[in-house]
Amino acid sequence: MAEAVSLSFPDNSVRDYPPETTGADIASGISKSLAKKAVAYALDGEVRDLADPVRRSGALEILTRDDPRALELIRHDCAHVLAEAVQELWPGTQVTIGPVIENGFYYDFARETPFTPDDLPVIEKKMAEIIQRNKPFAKEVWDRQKAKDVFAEKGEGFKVELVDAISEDQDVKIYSQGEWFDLCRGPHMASTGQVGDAFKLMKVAGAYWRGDSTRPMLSRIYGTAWATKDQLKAYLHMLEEAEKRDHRKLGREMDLFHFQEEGPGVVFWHSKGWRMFQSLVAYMRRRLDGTYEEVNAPQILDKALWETSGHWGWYQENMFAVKSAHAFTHPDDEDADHRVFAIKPMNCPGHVQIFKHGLKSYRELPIRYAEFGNVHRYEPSGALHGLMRVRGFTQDDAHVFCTEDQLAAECMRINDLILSTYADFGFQEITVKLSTRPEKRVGSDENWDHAERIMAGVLDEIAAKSGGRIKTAVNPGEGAFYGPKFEYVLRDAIGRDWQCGTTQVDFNLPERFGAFYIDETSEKKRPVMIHRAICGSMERFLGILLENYAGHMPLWFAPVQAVVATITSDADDYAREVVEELRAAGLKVELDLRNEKINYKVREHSLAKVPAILVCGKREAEEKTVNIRRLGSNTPSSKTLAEAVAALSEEAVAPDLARGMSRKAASNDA
RNA sequence: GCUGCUGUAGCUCAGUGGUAGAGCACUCCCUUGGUAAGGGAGAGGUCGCGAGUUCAAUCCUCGCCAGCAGCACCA
Repeated sequence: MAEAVSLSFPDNSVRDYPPETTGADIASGISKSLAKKAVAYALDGEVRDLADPVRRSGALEILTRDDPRALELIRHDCAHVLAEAVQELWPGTQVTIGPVIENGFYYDFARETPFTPDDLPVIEKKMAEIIQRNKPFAKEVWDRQKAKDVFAEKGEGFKVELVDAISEDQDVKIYSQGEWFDLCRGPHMASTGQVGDAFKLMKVAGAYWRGDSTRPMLSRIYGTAWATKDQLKAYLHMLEEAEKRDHRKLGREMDLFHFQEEGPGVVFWHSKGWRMFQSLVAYMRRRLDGTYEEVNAPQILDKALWETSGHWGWYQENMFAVKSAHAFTHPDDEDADHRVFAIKPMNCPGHVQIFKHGLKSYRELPIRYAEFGNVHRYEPSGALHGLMRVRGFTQDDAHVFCTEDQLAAECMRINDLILSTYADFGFQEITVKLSTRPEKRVGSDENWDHAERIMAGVLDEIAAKSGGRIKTAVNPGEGAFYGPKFEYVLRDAIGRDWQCGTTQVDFNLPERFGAFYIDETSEKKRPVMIHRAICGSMERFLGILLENYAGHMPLWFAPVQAVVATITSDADDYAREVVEELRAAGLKVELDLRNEKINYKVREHSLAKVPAILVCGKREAEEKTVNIRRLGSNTPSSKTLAEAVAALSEEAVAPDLARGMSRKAASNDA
């Protein structure tokens, strides 16, 4: 027979309870008000139903709605309420799964006609009704076969499949809320009333059953739920703010780039956007630091070359191919040139050709070829998304040809470069993921074993070297078709993660192309190849930067660093002089002499996110000063022209150059 | 690619089975104004493309294209 349990509480008190005491019993034993507010309990941190008996000793906490751990319960319960509401409104709709996700939950339904946004308020109303009914959540453990029979009889085929997926050592648990019940592993709160009213259905979407694009598409409803109305409001407000920093919106407002129908997924860079692009390229080029050789390989190459590389076989659905226009318009003309060329989706095969041109000695290794390579990939239409996912983009790509002995050191060297680059753009939270062999792949298992072993070692070293600051993880089966890879994921200012950099070890491509170097004993040896990118795609990286900074680019990166704006035309000549001085100092400056009020000019340039507005009126012209208004501040400051030029040009130095300057200064001092 | 929604002036968006409207932007005129919109006038649209229904289609139907959200895929 079960023995009494001894429980310790957050206030450090310890009490004994008879066997089979439930969380609810304990709560009501403590106080009436706690019993009323309790939604669940945690035993040694594990959250459980209030109605669950406490069967072992440990640290016990009664959770109320305000506990952060209750949030997950609120959301999960809300998903159940949603499912009941939908089935009550539209009987015959099948329920499938409804998990908690970041900031909310969703529930996937199977039905003939998908939901429309108009359905959401109707469902919300029904949900409020169910919450009002305040039915207790009750758990039962069912016999596996009974569960399958019951769901089968209800026409819930997906649930039957889910029951089958529960492993034999697990109970099949059913949670009911009044008449309605669902298969669920729990835990849940005490009753539907505890869900509260701080929830909102957000959107409808299609989603594949079990995330598999070969299986049926279900109708998903996304919702968000919080402990209080204020939290819900804050979340909705946060979403609005995030929308304001959408790079597509900023691109329009700041006149950086556009897209149009004739070019799905390819960017029209306007002058200011292209300036930013060029700043990024210039920065990355400086960081090549003389240790890479920059090269440039052709945009189109014979299909045969891509067959050799394996791309034609493994990557075909993502590739564009071209032939002469004449061959297109005259497919039957035997005299026409019908050769098929692929537009490069990757730079690696080109770089192997450059490596192969001429004999290479072991003395030359590692050879590092860098290219700001413009690649095209035929991305699925639904994947396109502003600058973040395009069909034509520029990679800050490089391929390192080295010996196996050099491999680990090269990976670390790349790691250091990647991390310092991200730091220069203010990204500190980085995760490095090791992606291992995918199902669709080229190369022998021995090669994969080998490469993965080396990379696992490097991953540990990366973590150790950063002193735990860099998080690491493993992504099984997510590697490229030719080799395992490190993915560098950075977190931006509003907490979103972006995969940018990548380091991929490749034993296959050198072999496929028969690349070799001559070793110490005059033998031909196969080099190992490392693919690496830091920004990944320059386009995407710029999109990330725009959103990270909400368009407020740091001075060194801003396409227009300052605007000199006059108050009246009396100051025109002086304003021209100011612009000249700033330009002489290398600053990107524009002049606004328009016949408009200063309010108007300030507003317009502020909306265009110009970092500094230099206002010049009669006073400034007489005193040879400028009045500087920095973006985001409404308290301008007056400086002499010389001071302003010095301050702005110092701030406009790129971080890598600033490092160089401070090193130089330090060595001069010494 | 899949599911749903959307496509009207440079931008944001109204609107109607009888071929269109606002605000901002643009051009011109007045205004020389001290830190987020001074006033007036004017110009600007094959209502995404193609078929169909209809006396008549921007509006209804179908197909295509593109965009948005999610899924799948991914730098």
